[in-house]
Amino acid sequence: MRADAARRREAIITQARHIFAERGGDVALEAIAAASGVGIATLYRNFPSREDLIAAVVDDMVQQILDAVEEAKTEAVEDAAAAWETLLTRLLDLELGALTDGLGVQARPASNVARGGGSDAASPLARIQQPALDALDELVAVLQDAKAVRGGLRGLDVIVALATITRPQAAPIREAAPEVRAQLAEAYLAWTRTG
Amino acid sequence: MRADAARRREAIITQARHIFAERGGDVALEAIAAASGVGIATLYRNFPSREDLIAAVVDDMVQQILDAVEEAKTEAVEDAAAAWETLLTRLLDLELGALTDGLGVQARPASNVARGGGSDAASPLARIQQPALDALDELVAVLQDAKAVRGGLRGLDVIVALATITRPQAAPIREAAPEVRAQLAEAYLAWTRTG
Amino acid sequence: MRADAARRREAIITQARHIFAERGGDVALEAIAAASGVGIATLYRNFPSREDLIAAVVDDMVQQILDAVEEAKTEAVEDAAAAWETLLTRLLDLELGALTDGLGVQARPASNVARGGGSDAASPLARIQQPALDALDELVAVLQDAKAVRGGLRGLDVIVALATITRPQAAPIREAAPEVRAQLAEAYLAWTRTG
Amino acid sequence: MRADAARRREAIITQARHIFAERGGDVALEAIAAASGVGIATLYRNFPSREDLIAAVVDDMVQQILDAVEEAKTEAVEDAAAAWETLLTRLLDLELGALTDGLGVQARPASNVARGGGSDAASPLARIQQPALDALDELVAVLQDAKAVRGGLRGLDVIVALATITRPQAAPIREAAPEVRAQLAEAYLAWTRTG
DNA sequence: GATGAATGAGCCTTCATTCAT
DNA sequence: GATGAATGAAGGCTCATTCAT
Repeated sequence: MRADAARRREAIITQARHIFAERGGDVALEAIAAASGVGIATLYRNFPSREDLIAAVVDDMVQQILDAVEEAKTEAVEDAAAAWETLLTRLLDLELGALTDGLGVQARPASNVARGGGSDAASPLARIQQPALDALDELVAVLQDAKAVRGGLRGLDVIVALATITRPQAAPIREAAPEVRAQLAEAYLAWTRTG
Repeated sequence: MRADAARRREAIITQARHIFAERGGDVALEAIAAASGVGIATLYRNFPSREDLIAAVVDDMVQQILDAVEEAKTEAVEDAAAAWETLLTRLLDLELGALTDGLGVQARPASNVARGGGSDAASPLARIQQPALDALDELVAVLQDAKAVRGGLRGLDVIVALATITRPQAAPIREAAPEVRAQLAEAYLAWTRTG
Repeated sequence: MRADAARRREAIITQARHIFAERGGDVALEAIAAASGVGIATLYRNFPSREDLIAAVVDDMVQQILDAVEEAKTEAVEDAAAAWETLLTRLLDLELGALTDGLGVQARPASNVARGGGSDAASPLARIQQPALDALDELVAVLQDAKAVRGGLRGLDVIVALATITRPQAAPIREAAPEVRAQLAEAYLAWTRTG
Repeated sequence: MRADAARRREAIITQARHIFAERGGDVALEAIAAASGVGIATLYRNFPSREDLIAAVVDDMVQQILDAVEEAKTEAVEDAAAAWETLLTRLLDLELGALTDGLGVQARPASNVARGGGSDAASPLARIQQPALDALDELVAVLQDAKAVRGGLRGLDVIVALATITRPQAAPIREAAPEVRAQLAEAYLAWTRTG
């Protein structure tokens, strides 16, 4: 039973990321519930509000970012330039853009007040910053020392840039110019190496 | 009152572009009406549906693209590389991203169906294509001959790329990483020149 | 909750017929929802559009027409003239006029278009025709043979005539001349017997 | 100029009756203005509110009823039965049903208050009563004495019955059973003669 | 625990009526 | 006087969220 519930929860998070990535951040939660094979009330049991779901998707993503950064750190010891390219490629595959819409939302102001929490330290954007951005900043610093990455680049810049590039597009645009995403990715990779 | 009305209409189009650029394509039309200093019904008198308003903004933008391309053509005679940079800079200022959401919408589906509706060329995206993309394609070809722009680049790619870069971001993201837009623009310009 | 919902759904249909009969076919759906003791969204969950609600009321009415015709067929074996009078009286009580406004609406135009939409037989009027008008035509034919009903009368004529007679009137008219409905009914009954 | 304005006013009244008869009582006033070839503001100059326009149409109709009654009185001297049939036929042609929707409206409550008028003596329905119903009652009494019309029939009943019969129907119904109006008229005429 | 149903708030759109030229 | 434009109020419909089984 416990395992069942956990699997269900994971399924919802996964479906949510896919659907956000495909249809943008304003999809009806009922669509996510349906795609996950559960009722809307079950989704709400797991994620009491829309923001909680977004936060969970972000957390999931943060973990994957951390994994990628960790791996890149190892690779950087041997070949800094290759490590950077591998990292960006992996981050691009995460479809960070799926959350570009959701990230803007101020998370749970009510709960914050209840907890007496800081002004907006718990926004989804901040949730990425705390664990993942620190690790990323650290890695970038290493690679900058190795001259593999241009100076003056923050980890947050990288995340936002990749999210911008992978942000979901309406179908007609995606279909009319499908190669643009790859072109922008290539351009960004090249740019981060120069300077 | 004719002059008054025309001025009001222009104001609505201008405000619509600004607000689309700031808050995305799904803002309440009432917000645009309020920002334009008119009642909601006045907006509807001028633009019977949301798509009509988007179409008007697109038309306006197309005209500005055409102007920019025209000017770039002149400049290209003297200095192809400078012309390309000037052009991209001007296009970036147009905030093409303001319409990224709107562009996905199929314009006037009812009429399309009435006409028997295959992939009728009247989508907002297509409306840009007809006049502006042709001009842009022509200019790109010239600059490619002059080795100022990489090969294999279509005008449509350029528009979509710039729209992606200038697409409206939720306020927290914009504020947290305000320099990313410029970085992506720089990266893209550099990339289009290589190859 | 299944049983609850079904009862609620029935209540909405019943209230809708009453309110259509009293206030015409263009009442606010919110009024029907309120009279049924539910919120507007509950009405919409059960009947996704105004036409779906009308269709449900029509279906309900068709069933009652079929019942009345069935009973009249039995009675006709013994006394054709009495059967006809009983039938008309029962049909008058159904307040067919409640749907005169709604019947004019083309049901689900979108789907019709999607299907390629000629004069697709799914209009509310046609929905009455298929089951109920056939039964009524059959009965009328029998009674015509028995000389209880005049020749040249179609079941559809009867339905439309009774709907015209029982059509909702604005309160001042209803109150100023309340006996007119009965007079018209009497006149129509007499007329259908002559000829 | 005066003649021009008067003609315009007449045109509006005539168009209003036709459009009410065809499309029911809830048409947009702008449609009537357009059909009359004037701007909406001109319609409002002539008829300060929707009810004023309805009242004008009613007044026009009352005059025609009076004319018909007057003529019937003359004919009744020679042949009471023929006079009655002629009268009903003429009244049917007036399309009294065009105003069935409008008649229910309480006319100008504000003005009534201003004039200190009786409770609702100025309702459109009452406006028919005062001049036309009196004349009609008088004629009916004469014909009843001549045994040409059944007893117990008020002029108001006749007007409401004919309005019910000639009330505008939605196009699909009208087209599906176009003969019903004539059938009901025939039935009503026959019924008024028996008794 | 899981589910489907219920709800209210919000945006879109139309129309009677008023205003400025 | 005649006109087109402006407006607010009202109804249609959707969706995040809550409730009862």
